[in-house]
Amino acid sequence: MSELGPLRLGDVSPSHSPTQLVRLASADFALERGLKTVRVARNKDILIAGNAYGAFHINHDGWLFRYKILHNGSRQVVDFVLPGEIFGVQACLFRHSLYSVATITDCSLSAVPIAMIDDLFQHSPKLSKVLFWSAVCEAAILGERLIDAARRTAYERISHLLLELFVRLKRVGATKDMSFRMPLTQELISDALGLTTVHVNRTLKALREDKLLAINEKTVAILDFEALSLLCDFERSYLGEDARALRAELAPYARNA
Amino acid sequence: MSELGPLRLGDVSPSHSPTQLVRLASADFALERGLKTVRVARNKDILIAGNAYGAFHINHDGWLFRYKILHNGSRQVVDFVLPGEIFGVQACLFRHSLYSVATITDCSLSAVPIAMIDDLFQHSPKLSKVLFWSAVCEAAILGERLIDAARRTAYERISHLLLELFVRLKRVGATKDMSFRMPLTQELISDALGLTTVHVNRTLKALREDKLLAINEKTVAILDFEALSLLCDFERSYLGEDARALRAELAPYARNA
DNA sequence: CGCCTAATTGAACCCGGTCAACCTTAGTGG
DNA sequence: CCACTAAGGTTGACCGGGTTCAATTAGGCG
Repeated sequence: MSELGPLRLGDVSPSHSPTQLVRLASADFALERGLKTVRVARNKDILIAGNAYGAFHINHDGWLFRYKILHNGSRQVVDFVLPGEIFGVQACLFRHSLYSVATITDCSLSAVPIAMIDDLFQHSPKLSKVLFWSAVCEAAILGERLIDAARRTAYERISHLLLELFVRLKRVGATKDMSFRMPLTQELISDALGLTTVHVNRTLKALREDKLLAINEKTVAILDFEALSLLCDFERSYLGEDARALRAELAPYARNA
Repeated sequence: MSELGPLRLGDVSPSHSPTQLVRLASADFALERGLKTVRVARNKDILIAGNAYGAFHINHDGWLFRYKILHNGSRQVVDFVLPGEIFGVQACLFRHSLYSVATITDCSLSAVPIAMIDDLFQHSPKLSKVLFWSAVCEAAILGERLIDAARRTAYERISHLLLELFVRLKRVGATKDMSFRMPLTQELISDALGLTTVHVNRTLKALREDKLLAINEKTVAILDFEALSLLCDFERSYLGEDARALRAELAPYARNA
């Protein structure tokens, strides 16, 4: 089990991220197949839009991002991949990957051959349910990011993104009190939220001046969670903390459940 | 089979919409359970955000939309539900539905008890795959709509939405040559794309004046598909026309495949 | 015919973009 | 150990796509 990364099955908190569950279930399912973990340096492309792939990936401990380059040259970051989450399922199912994925920090990754998936639905209803649940949650996160870009001001968008990252990281124990390490450049943030770096910079400054958060050396501290949540109507439910139909299957991976 | 709607299994075109496939596979799976089809008038709420539901729905022949009201009162339309597509899976899996769903036109709907899903993954690997594939595609569509809102101008956004609707409708045979009936108000369009009705109106006027499309009586005619596709870099691949891993399972529902 | 909803158009305004300069930090090589 | 460099962060001045507010016209339906 040690070769699967630093996080052990016993270390799982009760309300666990869906994609995290996939990781755990995959680990469970694939233990006897002996997946290898590889380290990848920061700033490397893992998947390239348009190519075909035969495996999806489990990200053990780094940050990555999914993105797409448009015809005018601008880059849209569709989502960030945090520690314990999976990525590249879409890239396997479509004939050509819709998005590229690149590392932000150093990462350790495991590749899970998609060939598994086809008979996986035959032999592991548990994992197939979890994969399904993960896809549904990913859609929910994208829906929320759509609302970000379409309906919220820059001030609200940035608040919302930072709260989301905080909650997602908290679930995997990657926060300390009300702060967390965020290896994102302002350029990545702007590309994710449909803003320019200049405006992200100004807005972060405003958020700091308003005493809503503090940023030092890539560490973000949430100073007023309440106020931030209100101003961008953040409700964590969309992050998929309460599965219902699949509860029976998810339970084995949650402590005290 | 007649009670399941106008579309028969034999009528399916080779490249079929994923959600459409769910509908067909569901029909297949649930035939012996005798689902009832009900007619619903236009402008009725079917699901309300925050409530709990125990069934997802198959939409046989109308238009609906998924939406959410923000704290400032504005409405974000997350997606449209076209004839032959399903909706409300999320509403079942989350403890509380994230979105509301309402009819735009009169619709005939069938409810599929979610109770099925739990053992469905046990007994129908085929349908579970198809459901999974549907969720992945929904995420892809949302990703594209995110790019709409974040990176494209109003002119490009509207072009992109109309092209997407055209392609999705063409697959279920709801187009005639290069035109289709679109029962959307300008308000719905603006709420979907993060614009105001005023600006949607002005932009549609510009698109008409540029001879890219024509609109008469709720009927949209694509006058220059090429030019429209180019200006908003529309590529239909994200609509999920080419499944790979699941091909074996999807094939039975496609003619000539 | 009258009511209500949707479409249309005009004018003023503003959030965020664009362009451009400067500063700060981390990494590199001599 | 420091000089050089490149990438990221910060700030100012100006501009423009899209919003806001408001008024008018056209359609759908009892």
